Amino acid sequence: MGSISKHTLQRLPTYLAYLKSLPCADNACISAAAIAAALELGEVQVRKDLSAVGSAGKPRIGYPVNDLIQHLEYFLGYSTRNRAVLVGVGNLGLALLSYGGFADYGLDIVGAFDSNPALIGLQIDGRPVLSMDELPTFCQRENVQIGILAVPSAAAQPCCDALIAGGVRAVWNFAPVHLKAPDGVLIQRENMASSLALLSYHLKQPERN
Amino acid sequence: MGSISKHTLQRLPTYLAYLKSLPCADNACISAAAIAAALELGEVQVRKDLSAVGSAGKPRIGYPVNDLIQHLEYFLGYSTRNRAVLVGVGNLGLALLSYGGFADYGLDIVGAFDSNPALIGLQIDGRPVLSMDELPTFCQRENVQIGILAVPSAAAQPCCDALIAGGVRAVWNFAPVHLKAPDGVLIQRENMASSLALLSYHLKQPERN
DNA sequence: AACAAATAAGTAAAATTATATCTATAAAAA
DNA sequence: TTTTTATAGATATAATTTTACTTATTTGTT
Ligand SMILES: NC(=O)c1ccc[n+]([C@@H]2O[C@H](COP(=O)([O-])OP(=O)(O)OC[C@H]3O[C@@H](n4cnc5c(N)ncnc54)[C@H](O)[C@@H]3O)[C@@H](O)[C@H]2O)c1
Ligand SMILES: NC(=O)c1ccc[n+]([C@@H]2O[C@H](COP(=O)([O-])OP(=O)(O)OC[C@H]3O[C@@H](n4cnc5c(N)ncnc54)[C@H](O)[C@@H]3O)[C@@H](O)[C@H]2O)c1
Repeated sequence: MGSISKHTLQRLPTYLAYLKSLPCADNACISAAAIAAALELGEVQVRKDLSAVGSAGKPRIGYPVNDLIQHLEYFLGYSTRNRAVLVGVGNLGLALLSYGGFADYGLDIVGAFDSNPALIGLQIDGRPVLSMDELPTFCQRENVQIGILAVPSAAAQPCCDALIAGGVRAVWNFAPVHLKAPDGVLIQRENMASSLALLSYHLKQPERN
Repeated sequence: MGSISKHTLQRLPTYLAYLKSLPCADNACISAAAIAAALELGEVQVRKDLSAVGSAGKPRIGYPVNDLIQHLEYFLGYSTRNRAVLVGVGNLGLALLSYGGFADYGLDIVGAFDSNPALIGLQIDGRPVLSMDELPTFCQRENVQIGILAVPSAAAQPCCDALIAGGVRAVWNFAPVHLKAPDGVLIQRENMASSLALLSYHLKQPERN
């Protein structure tokens, strides 16, 4: 990563979502302490995170909410659109395709792909479901930078390779497998099994945490 | 957490999935180095993680694959069933309900809830969709320990409270909000916005990582 | 059968990274 | 002007990962 730490980066969307949920008086300000209390974080951590995105607060005043939102959105790239394709239009893939919220994060899913002939030719909220053969050329032509993988584990690596062949530089993988990719391509795994492990482990603990 | 670190705990399911994907000769063994290479981790880290679950390997031999799988499954509680309910049978909720894979992780979704009357009374793969009114009593009667939240952000906190009122001790939250819960209740957020932030940030970098 | 070489696990220490505490400074309000 | 309150920077603590080193076991060789 660049200069910002991964953990900080992962917290930023949470700040943003919280700020956006606030009743918005136009010139309202908020203190780092208030943000920290709402999100159950340390207030120093909040300040450090916010200073990393280039926001400065004023003593006794705090941070101007609207400025902060703009800074965060700019830093997270929500204003610059990222074009993505989805591979695997199954249960999960369909949910992701139908989800309107991604647009808020600057993510535009412009097409979907599946190996199942029954699905090919469908339109889902205006996005076409295409054959896997068309994937690399489509990605190149449409200038797609992000691939979203919602295929079974066994199909994940070949699909990932196809995305990379199409010029995709970042892959969001929902399948429970580790994928290999060349340097310069980021594989981000949405690891639900890890989340479940934490839940399950917590339940096994007698009465702690 | 107990004695094991959170990061270690999160890696364990990945080891398990990898080991299970291996062509299984019955008494086969695998070295920490081989696991590390496959998952692109440090080999010492693999050894430390595996020793944390109580597995011991033999020099020159490695770890017996089947034993390791059993150790991991036991440690992660995949053998002891966890009963869960889903709240919010929308796009995402339906995908989660329909997903067969959770059973492998010891998670049994035994019921679903929604505020939309049109959905109440449906059966999805044998699980009933019930009214929100019934949530607390259902959870208590059915001994539900885990709640899965797939409702809109605005509804998340009240739904979470209802789950906790029903005796749920761990909540898996897919809504992009921070939830508050009393001590002893774990809130695990599946933070897709964070994942997207990492992807988006990576794409903004000139040509690094 | 004994011994050396090779391989892999286990342990300890160092370095990195992340978080928390503390002090100083600056701005607003009394 | 003084007091209060909040940020910014420096320092300290804690957690995690990496590096280095030691120990143990098998395999091959004499
Ligand atoms: N559904 C969930 O809630 C959920 C949760 C966690 C993880 N996942 C993971 O997400 C992935 C998808 O899950 P799902 O429930 O949507 O599965 P699914 O079986 O419903 O959908 C998979 C889709 O991928 C398509 N597909 C299969 N092989 C393909 C290939 N080689 N190329 C292109 N498309 C192909 C299938 O036609 C199908 O449409 C799986 O890896 C699963 O483990 C799903
Ligand atoms: N769909 C996705 O791919 C996706 C991805 C990331 C995050 N999310 C998040 O997951 C949540 C659900 O997303 P979705 O796309 O399934 O939304 P959705 O609108 O399709 O489904 C929401 C469901 O919740 C129900 N609901 C609303 N208020 C409720 C209440 N007070 N009590 C009980 N049920 C209630 C609705 O009736 C509906 O069935 C949202 O918070 C969303 O931000 C979804």
